[in-house]
Amino acid sequence: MKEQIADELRTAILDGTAPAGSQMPTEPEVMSRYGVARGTARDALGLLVNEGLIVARRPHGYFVRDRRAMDYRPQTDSSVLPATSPRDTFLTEQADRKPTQTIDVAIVQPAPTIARRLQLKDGEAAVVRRRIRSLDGEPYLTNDSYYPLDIAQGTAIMSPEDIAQGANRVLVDIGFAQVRAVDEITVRMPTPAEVNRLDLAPGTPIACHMVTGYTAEGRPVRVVENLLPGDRHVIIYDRTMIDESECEQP
Amino acid sequence: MKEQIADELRTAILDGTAPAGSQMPTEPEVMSRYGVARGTARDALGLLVNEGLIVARRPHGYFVRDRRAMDYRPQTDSSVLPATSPRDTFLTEQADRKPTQTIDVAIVQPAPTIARRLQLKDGEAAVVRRRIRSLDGEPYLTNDSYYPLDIAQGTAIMSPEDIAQGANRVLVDIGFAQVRAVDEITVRMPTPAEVNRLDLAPGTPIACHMVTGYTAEGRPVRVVENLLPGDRHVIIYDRTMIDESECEQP
DNA sequence: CAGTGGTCTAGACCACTCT
DNA sequence: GAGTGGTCTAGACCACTGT
Repeated sequence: MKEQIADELRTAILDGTAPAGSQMPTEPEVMSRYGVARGTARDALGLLVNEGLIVARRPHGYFVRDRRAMDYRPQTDSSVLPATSPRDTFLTEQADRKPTQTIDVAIVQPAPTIARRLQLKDGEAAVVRRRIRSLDGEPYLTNDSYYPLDIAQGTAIMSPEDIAQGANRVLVDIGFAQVRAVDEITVRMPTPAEVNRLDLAPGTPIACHMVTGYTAEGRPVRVVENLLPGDRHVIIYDRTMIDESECEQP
Repeated sequence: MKEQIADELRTAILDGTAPAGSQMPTEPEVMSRYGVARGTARDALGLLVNEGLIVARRPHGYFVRDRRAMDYRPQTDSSVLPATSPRDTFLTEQADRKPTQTIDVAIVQPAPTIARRLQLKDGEAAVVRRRIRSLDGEPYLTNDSYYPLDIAQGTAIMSPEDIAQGANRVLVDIGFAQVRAVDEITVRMPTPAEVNRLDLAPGTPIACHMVTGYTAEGRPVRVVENLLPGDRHVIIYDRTMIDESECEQP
């Protein structure tokens, strides 16, 4: 039964009958319309919540979420040049939204996923610059950069302010220029801590974009962990084609 | 209460106390251990299911899922060359797993997301080659390629068999060589149809990787929609660095 | 105040699978 | 047969918000 209810509502959402922002039936309405108990009505609506299709806005009811991330946004002609790296683009036009960011710096024992990429020995510490970027107060990206403590110690990296020329410039100046980077993009559900930090609605997955930078000697000197809410980003990559079969098998 | 129960179990999973494959308490065990009703015990475990951390295997119980997608896999030295496109890598070593694929071809009215990219007029049809790729019978990727009907009509693209030289070769031969492609990667929860097709566990998000190919004249002649289960893929991108600040802001 | 969703209880029946 | 999770019912109290 709950599947049947969810199917009907989901169809209305996906075929446009219930556009983004429109209201779903309330729980009591579902109960009487389908003759089910409240638990069942909640289960049905809960399915759609976990699929990221609707959101509960108490005490108003359930509403269809905006899923612009799945819509097509044509490329401008100025972006025909092949990109040298993926580009994450925020969906809403940034022109009329006020960008802000918070930065804090700490010395930490990084999580294993970070420590392995930095090739830290057991218990070795790292410096992390944690950033949250927001548009009109809504977080749209966290950007945490980790550096081995012995490298970052005493540099501008340790100061919790924006580094005008970029942290990579600082690394160059102290002899740790990066010549290679490995990007890894994974997709998963957020932890509760990440839900808090990014103010995520239930049913919102995230992309985790890790960049590991290496010096010419092959030493990893920097790991960047970007967390991108799935409902607020499209990663775009524009390229001219070298081998005509390269997009056959991704 | 359910949050408290979920917190304890989640901590055990994330800090390694409960490794992948280990069993979680059953619902009756949670009830007696925390003195709650069954509904609350289910709600607590359900949170972890929706976070993709555990999976219910009836009639055995709940078990910790394998989250290898988040683990580091070092790059081999042979991959130091800059990539010209993102690479999706399947996690498990493919050497000892048998790859299979199913193909079917159909003439359809594609979904709006596809039709817009192909610049189809209202009601115009397209040819779709739908592929499911599996390893040892477990689907790990769907790969659907859409072509305007007037282009694909009567070519090898219409035949539901593997095209040895690749479909792009066919397009070249009939005068529709692609010179540019736009990749778009979005992250979202799957629809029930996608859950079926990819045999996804609850709480598994997917990456949708769309590639739109254009001819020199700027006509889109092909749209590829790859669906990648979040628990079975890491997208890796290895590059030499041109601008030292380019990975600062993703 | 009324109405919303969030949480919790206490029961019930079911399909399934392993022993 | 025993035990598992999946589903559903019928009730209760709560915090919050808008009128």
